[in-house]
Amino acid sequence: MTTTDDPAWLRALAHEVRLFDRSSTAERVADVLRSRITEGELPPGSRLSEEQLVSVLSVSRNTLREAFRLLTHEGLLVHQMHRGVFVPELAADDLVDLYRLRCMIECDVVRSLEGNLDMARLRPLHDDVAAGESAAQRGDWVAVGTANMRFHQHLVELAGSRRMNEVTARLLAELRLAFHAVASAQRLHEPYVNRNRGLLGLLVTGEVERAAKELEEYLHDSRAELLDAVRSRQP
Amino acid sequence: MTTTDDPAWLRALAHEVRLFDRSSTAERVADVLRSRITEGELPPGSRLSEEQLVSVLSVSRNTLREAFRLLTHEGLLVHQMHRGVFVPELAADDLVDLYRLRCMIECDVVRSLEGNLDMARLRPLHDDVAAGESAAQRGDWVAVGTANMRFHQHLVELAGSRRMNEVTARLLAELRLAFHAVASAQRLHEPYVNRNRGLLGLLVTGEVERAAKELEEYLHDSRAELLDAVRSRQP
DNA sequence: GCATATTTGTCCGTATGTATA
DNA sequence: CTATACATACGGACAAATATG
Repeated sequence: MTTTDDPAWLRALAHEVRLFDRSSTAERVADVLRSRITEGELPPGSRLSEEQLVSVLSVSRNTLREAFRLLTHEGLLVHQMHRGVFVPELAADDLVDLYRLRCMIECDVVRSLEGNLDMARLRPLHDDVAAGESAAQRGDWVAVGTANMRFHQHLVELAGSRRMNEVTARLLAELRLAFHAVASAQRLHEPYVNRNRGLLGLLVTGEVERAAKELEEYLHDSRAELLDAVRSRQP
Repeated sequence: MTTTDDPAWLRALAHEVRLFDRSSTAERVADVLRSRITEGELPPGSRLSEEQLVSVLSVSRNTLREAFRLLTHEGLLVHQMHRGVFVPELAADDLVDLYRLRCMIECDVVRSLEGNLDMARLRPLHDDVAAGESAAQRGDWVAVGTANMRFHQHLVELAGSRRMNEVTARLLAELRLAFHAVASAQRLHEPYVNRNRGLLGLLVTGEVERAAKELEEYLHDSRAELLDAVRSRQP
């Protein structure tokens, strides 16, 4: 029995799940759902029906539930007992919390680069900045947002700490949930294309303390922008 | 069919799982296994057999696997594809990584207390120090270790950041895995009873910068002790 | 407030594929 | 290489909680 209502975002799923064959089924399902969530096709607040997804993805309920758990641990789904899983709506509190950790981690990483920074390791950061500039030129503001996120992830990876990378990945994934509350993706992401370029310049010249200060301001401004959007979402 | 080999640590499980009835079955199972791991009854490196645990705990595979996932996310189990779950053995690298995050977080929290610290919120810290001293007097060094961990968890909670609390809980749980590599629990934990008391004193008098510096040394020493033990574990 | 339908939570049995002795 | 043990995944079933009328 096929489902009668078949929203656009559901249609493409079945193929994608079968496309990859690496790792476990649950992880593949999680990959697909993750991209749907971060790209905003599943807006915050929506419930993910087990029955519906099981039939669309052609996986068993147990497998789907394992995928749910994976995403719940990443903060991309919240689980309510006997009610199901939902895409969370970030509150202002959560934003403040997320930025507090981001600032702590990223500034700590930048300051730790003092003295021992191999320029070759900045390669991924250069690429991300370039990708952001290119996307901005063609007006693809979602791609600009993605490039920005990757820039910050790669920045943290300079520290070479596995757990910092993991925590950062989770923070940035959660943060993306708030992006969809902002009306204009351009206004949200455009200013940071140049600021990323500037930040990278300070790293190249080894001015880590100035970079850290700039980063603090950067995150403060970014936070203010998102807070405005989230607060004006619903009174 | 009951299992024929029945190690000591397995025998008490069945009752405990049925004892609590809050929350989901998977979480109860995870609670029981978590205590067994942190208390060292399941030494690092040991494999947790699905079949065996399913029969002992009288839960289904699905439920047990959900519990496994919870603990894997906490860092108390590692999952190898098609091989099962194991209690991880922390490498020296992991210890360095763990302490790097601990130091970053705890020092950041302490410095953030500048100016705005309500003395009443130090209550849990006082209790933990007292518990540590009491346990030390009666020579219960495992309890001293527990009190120390709780002290640091409560310290971080002063920041009021949900995600910092979660990350810290995970870090400390992982850290406990390394404790079992140390021969003498007394040598490992005793020095920090007094140092916790001293740290708390600096917070009471509001000397946050001195407290942060002391904390840095504290963690450095603690790290050195554990690194020695882990490195001399196997040549 | 109550009865019903829907959905989740848990468990079982089995088939298939993978790793290791 | 074969055999065994085990994890992965599926589908069905029933109980329990929630949502709906």
